[in-house]
Amino acid sequence: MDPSRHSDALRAAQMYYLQDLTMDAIARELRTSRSTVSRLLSSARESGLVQIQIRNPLDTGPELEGRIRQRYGVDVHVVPVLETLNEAETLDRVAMQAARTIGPVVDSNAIIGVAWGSTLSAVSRHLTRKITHDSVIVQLNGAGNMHTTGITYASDIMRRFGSAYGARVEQFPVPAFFDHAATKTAMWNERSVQRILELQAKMSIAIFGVGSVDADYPSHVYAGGYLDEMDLNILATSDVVGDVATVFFRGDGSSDGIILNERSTGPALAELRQVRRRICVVSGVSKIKGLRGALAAGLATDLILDESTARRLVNYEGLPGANG
Amino acid sequence: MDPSRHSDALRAAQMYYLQDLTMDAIARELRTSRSTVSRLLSSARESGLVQIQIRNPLDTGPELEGRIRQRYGVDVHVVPVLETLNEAETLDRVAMQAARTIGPVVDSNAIIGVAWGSTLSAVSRHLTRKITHDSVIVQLNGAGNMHTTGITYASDIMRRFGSAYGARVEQFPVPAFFDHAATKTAMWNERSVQRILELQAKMSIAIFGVGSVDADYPSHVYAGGYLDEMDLNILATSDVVGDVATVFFRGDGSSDGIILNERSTGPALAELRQVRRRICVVSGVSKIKGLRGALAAGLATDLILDESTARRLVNYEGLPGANG
DNA sequence: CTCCCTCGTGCACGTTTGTGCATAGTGCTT
DNA sequence: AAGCACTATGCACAAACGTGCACGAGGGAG
Repeated sequence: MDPSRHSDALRAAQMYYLQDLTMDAIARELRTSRSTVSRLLSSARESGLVQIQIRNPLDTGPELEGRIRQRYGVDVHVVPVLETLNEAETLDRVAMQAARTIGPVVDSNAIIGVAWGSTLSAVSRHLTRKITHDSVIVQLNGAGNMHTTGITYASDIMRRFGSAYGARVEQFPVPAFFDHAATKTAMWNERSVQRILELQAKMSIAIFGVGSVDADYPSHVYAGGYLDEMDLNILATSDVVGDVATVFFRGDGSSDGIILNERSTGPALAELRQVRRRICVVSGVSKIKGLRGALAAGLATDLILDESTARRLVNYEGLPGANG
Repeated sequence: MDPSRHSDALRAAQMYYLQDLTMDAIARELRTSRSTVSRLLSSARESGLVQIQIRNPLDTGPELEGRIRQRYGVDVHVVPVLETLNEAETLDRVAMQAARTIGPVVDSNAIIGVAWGSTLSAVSRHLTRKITHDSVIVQLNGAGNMHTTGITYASDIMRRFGSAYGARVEQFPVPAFFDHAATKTAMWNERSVQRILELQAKMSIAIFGVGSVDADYPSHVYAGGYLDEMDLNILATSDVVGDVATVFFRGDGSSDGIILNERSTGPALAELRQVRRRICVVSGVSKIKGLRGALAAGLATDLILDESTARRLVNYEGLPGANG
């Protein structure tokens, strides 16, 4: 808005964060009140002018992170959260930290694939602004279901990403699952769809959560009316443990022969693995099964998860039957 | 020291800076007192675990920066400082901001050339720690003078850089100026000296101030007994406007035919220009002449200077005779 | 011209944070 | 085993900070 306000914010931020002056001293230099400086600073943080990041030296990080990193070959960020918090609070804190961890990764000219779901929705609400040029946010999988167009929920997530990074948003206006694989084949030949698929093929960053079949707090995919009873039965009787962007996989990371995937609109796992930076956000121990499958499938390069889940991941690994 | 303290500091930093919890809440989670958390956080900042940086969008930056950037092709950081502050306070604030601006630039495996002088001394006192591996700090020019070995002053600067970045320090144990150019030629063939010169040739970052012949607050070079009266006379009657690392140049950036340089131990300007990142720190309007010469010579890729000097640089450019 | 809306500002208050000091813990020396 | 030096901790107080509220300036709309 006011250009001088922006430049005041910059000056204030420099003086506060780089010169360790108090807000009071800054107020005197800028000839304004201390409260105004306080507000200038918070707007500077909010607008991404000030970036705070935490770099934990990889080699000295806590043991938990080290073990996960080594075992799965992912860059891991364990979010410290008390075990006593409920799932909603945990999700909120994981999401906030995820949002701020993602910030520094995003840059100009990036093509960022974003999935949807309760995890991504929470993340999108905590994004901090960062000015980039010519970035694109592209939706990873459709969000319509059998009963409604169901677009608003997913599109809110996309919109928040877009406005946080000043990026163009490309929605994927298809249902989450087609009823018939043939319809998908037909649609995939449409030019409007191909444009999205081409963008996805050029993604440099992908951000997603995981769905897990046994989550107490079930993913939208399993509860949102996207699948009918027969589909759910098929899932229950197969070895499927979870999904990423509505593409299902088994505990060993394989996905071949899962017929539901032929009707799904998310990127095939092999395609996803082509993306340079693949950020997976997970909150809540109930997602452990899906998470382990996703890691086995090598879907993530970066993993952000809460401490309890991280601990569970380490303790129960190698015990495929354990889940509680 | 205590490994659990470090990991507590990391947890605290994540919760404070990434999750916006209050120190009180963090204290409860870590089962300690709030004051301890406060201290953990300041140690996290101090040890470089938390990095705060300010990125001003290049295109929207204040007009002053834009003009300097465009005119001289350098990446410029104008430090906001009240004009009423005295030189010592200004230097302190410029130095603090310079130190923190340099931080993010330094990385593992870097070879960092460092000059010496009052500016660099101030900068070295404000460096924030950052853990790097296999970095080297190499002294750009000798610091001995005619009367003493004069090593301590320069070596303090070097040592501070070394310990801030966990880097090896390579001193350059020669005088600032040789009495006879022939001595320099001889020394330059010594293997001990050649080792330093080879390091300098491989520098990826160089950090230096500028000397200016008309500075009221004269650089060590001109006042520290490094030059005798005849030398000073030669400088006064030539067109020399300043120096970088005891190598002199004229207002147009040229340095050919300045005989004093044949006895100087700093890197020739052409060599310096080979370095990828050349960070010049300037505080005080009295250095304007030297600064303009250094910019004309293309010695810097990054310039950090106080606001008054920046303004002077813009207003008086194109008026070569003006200096007040 | 007047009304009304919006937005930025300063004030005042309650909250949050930094720090000097006394104390308790830890490891090393004799 | 006792003494010593050093460091981390918690307490309490002062300093610094965030924010609801009321006010006033600017800018359309009627």
